[in-house]
Amino acid sequence: MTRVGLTTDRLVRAGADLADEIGFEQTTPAELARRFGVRTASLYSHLKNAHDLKTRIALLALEELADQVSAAVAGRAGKDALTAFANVYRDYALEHPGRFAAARFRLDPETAAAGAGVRHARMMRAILRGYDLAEPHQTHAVRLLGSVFSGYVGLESAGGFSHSAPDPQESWTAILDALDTLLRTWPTTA
Amino acid sequence: MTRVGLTTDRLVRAGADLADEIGFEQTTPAELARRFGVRTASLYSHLKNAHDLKTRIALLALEELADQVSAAVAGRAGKDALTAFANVYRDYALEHPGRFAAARFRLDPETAAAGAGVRHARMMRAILRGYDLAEPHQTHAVRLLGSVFSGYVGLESAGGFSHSAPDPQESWTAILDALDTLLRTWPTTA
DNA sequence: CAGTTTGCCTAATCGGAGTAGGCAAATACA
DNA sequence: TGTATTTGCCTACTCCGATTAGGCAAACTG
Repeated sequence: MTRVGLTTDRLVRAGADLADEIGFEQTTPAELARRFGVRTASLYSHLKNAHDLKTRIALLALEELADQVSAAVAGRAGKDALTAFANVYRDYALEHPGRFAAARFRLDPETAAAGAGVRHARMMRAILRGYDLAEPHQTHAVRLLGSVFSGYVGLESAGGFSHSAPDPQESWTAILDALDTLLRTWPTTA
Repeated sequence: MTRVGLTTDRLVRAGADLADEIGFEQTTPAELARRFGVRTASLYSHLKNAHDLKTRIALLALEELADQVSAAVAGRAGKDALTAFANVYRDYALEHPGRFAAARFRLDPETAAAGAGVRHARMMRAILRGYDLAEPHQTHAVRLLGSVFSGYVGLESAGGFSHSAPDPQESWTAILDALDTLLRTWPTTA
């Protein structure tokens, strides 16, 4: 009985892969143990419980996504930065559906505050620097962008746009154009 | 042992209430049976299985939401209609978090096609009649609006805007203004 | 009011989550 | 290098939810 070499880290990374393959909901200690060829009970020295596993996968996904966004946005500004951010976000979701679902897993406030969610918010604001929006408009715009990205990608990966023309890619491009226009002419008087 | 009078319909409605109280994820046959004071096994003559329960709650929620949107939008046009649609959607989600989560439950294509999702799409397009957008711009706009509504409300009810000024209501109003502006000046060349 | 339907039951299996305690492999250390 | 300690994974268990099979009695049907 050679040891498999489980660590919290390996389990979480394998869990993220598993989520991409079979779905985040289905990513359970039992399934993960099966993947490693060990008994379920063996995971519990590395993970507190099933919720802990999901939380850790969520934090991993948020971190990965923040890294990719950060890299894509570096050195860009204005619409260029907006598009880069949006595309990384969408591509990540399409390539890693399980991780993306994990990133939307509801974390308790302290965990969320300690995770990479904060980086996401900061990067979003960085993008808006190119659009000259004063508060509170900037916050409104941050929330709008967050909603559109999360909403569009959520609907798309849930199959909301399948079986209907035009291609989701086309709408995505058009929507980014529209958002750019909107941010440049944001109605500050309302 | 008097009979409780279970029916599929009563179970589904109670399941929807249960979802609002304890969350859609936690809405299980076992919990529902407890609520009715019967054994879990007794549900299985009215429901196929746990997935069937969730599907039915989802369809109920979609129907309710479509009814409310339909009533609110009737007789309105343009920004008025847009705001009415959006507010009904958001209010429903905030008042009925479990039902709203159910409405986002992934249905298999045939079930979805038979459900009220189609009404939602039709109503969204009806609203856009006030904005004079030709295809494919109309579809892009439908997708944008769907993304914003679903995204904003999803983030808000997931606690994404808590502990941060300004009030989500304020952002919501500002975003609806911005969307109205955007729809009236949609970039058709891009 | 007999006969049939059927609603809810008991009893059972299966599988996942989680805990307690054991044994052996890896490591530390002389 | 041999011994002591740590610790990784195991067995064995409990608890609970999902689901099926079959029974009994309440409620309809005539």
